[in-house]
Amino acid sequence: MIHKTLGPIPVPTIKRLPSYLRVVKQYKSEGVKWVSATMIAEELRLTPIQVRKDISCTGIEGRPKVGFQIDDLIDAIIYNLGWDNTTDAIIVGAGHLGQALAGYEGFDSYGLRIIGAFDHNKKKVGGHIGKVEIYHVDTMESFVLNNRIRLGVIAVPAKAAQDIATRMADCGILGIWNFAPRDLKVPDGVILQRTDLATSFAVISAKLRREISVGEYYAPIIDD
Amino acid sequence: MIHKTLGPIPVPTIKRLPSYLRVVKQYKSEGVKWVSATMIAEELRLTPIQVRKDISCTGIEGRPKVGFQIDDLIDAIIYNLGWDNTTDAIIVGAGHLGQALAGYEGFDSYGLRIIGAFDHNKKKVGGHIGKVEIYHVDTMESFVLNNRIRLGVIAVPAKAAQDIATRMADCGILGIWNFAPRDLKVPDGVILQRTDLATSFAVISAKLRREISVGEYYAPIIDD
DNA sequence: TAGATTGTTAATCGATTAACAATC
DNA sequence: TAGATTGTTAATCGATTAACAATC
Repeated sequence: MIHKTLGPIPVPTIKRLPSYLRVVKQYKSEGVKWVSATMIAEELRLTPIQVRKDISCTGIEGRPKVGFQIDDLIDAIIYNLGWDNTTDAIIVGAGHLGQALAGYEGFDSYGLRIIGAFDHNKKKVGGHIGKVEIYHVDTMESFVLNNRIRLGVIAVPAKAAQDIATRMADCGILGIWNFAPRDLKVPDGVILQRTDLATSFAVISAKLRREISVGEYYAPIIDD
Repeated sequence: MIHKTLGPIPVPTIKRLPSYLRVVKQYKSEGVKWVSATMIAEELRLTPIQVRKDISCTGIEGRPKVGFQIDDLIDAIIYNLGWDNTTDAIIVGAGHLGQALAGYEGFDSYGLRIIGAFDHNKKKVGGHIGKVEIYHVDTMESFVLNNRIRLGVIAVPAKAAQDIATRMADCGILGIWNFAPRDLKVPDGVILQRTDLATSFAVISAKLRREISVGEYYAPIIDD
């Protein structure tokens, strides 16, 4: 399939695409051939207008009255998310969270393959998380070079995170996905993505505490 | 300390407050008594204007030239995040992710205390994650009622998530923090917060794939 | 004092939402 | 056909950013 290249897709749209993909895949498994923005919107409690606009960002064309061909839509979303090619990644930190992430089978469907785990605890070195072997963190750089790793996942304690991030950037890693509760400094050009439990909890905590501004501006799907 | 009540704080501001809190606490540990918006902004690579505006949402008053008294600022942030009172919570799903979350000590500093874990696997029932005991999921409702639980964390597989969410809402839980890769439907009035690994990964994946719109509109700290 | 910083009001920016013609 | 849906352009909304007087 040839994908029409439009301008860059806004981040809020990117964030909704995985949900669309899940819903559409579910329909496909039920034998549905055509999906409309209305159907997706109802399932996710969004407006059809927003779904339509988001889908238009993927460069796909629909047909009035019937919607979008389901296989084309799936392809277009996967392509725009960059999930059509497998990304090999490493994870540093083999504690509870590291184990949860390295062993998470769901990553397969995102094209994310964690092929090495690293820890500074020599007792863990040589062990496995699922099928992923644990190496000593001092061998991270050579592993990255030998396997042309572009993505690194950080799951170490907060105080160790900046050092690992710097080392990742220094050996050529282009994207860093940080789970440590710390804001990291990385060189320009290195893509940094946080998944900060404190931030997520802050929103629900503040909402429980008292009503905070939610409005309709931020759709429910943006919650994280 | 008396906290001035202003209007509801915008979600983007709420999301930045935990980072401010971390930075300011770090300064406090170094003996700093006054903190300016400029200092926080430089540390987090944000603009001083944004930090100042965010801080003003907390209702605290600063002093020109010197900034904000550090203890007052810490108090005000904690208060507005709702982290000044401990929230007792349960977690359902004692797999890798559930174990990582239930055993995560960092929650203490957010005022989050997980006091019970639930799983449908009878082999796990009776065991512990850290200090948290694992109960059978069928006892969840009575536990919630007996302990006046308001917050539930979902860490079960995608296909089980909706059922757990419905059960949580039915027994009076007010806030649901969902880690399952599934969009949930909950009754009006129940607060839903997602932490969806697919969504987080989508952003970094799409950025790695090709340049996407980042701009300066979304500050780096919003990355998750 | 001079200069840095606060606090507030206005301008800007971009995502969301509305409107509506085109179409199958 | 009638009606639902797409695709696009314009309006709205609210967060970000700029501007600037007040202040210690």
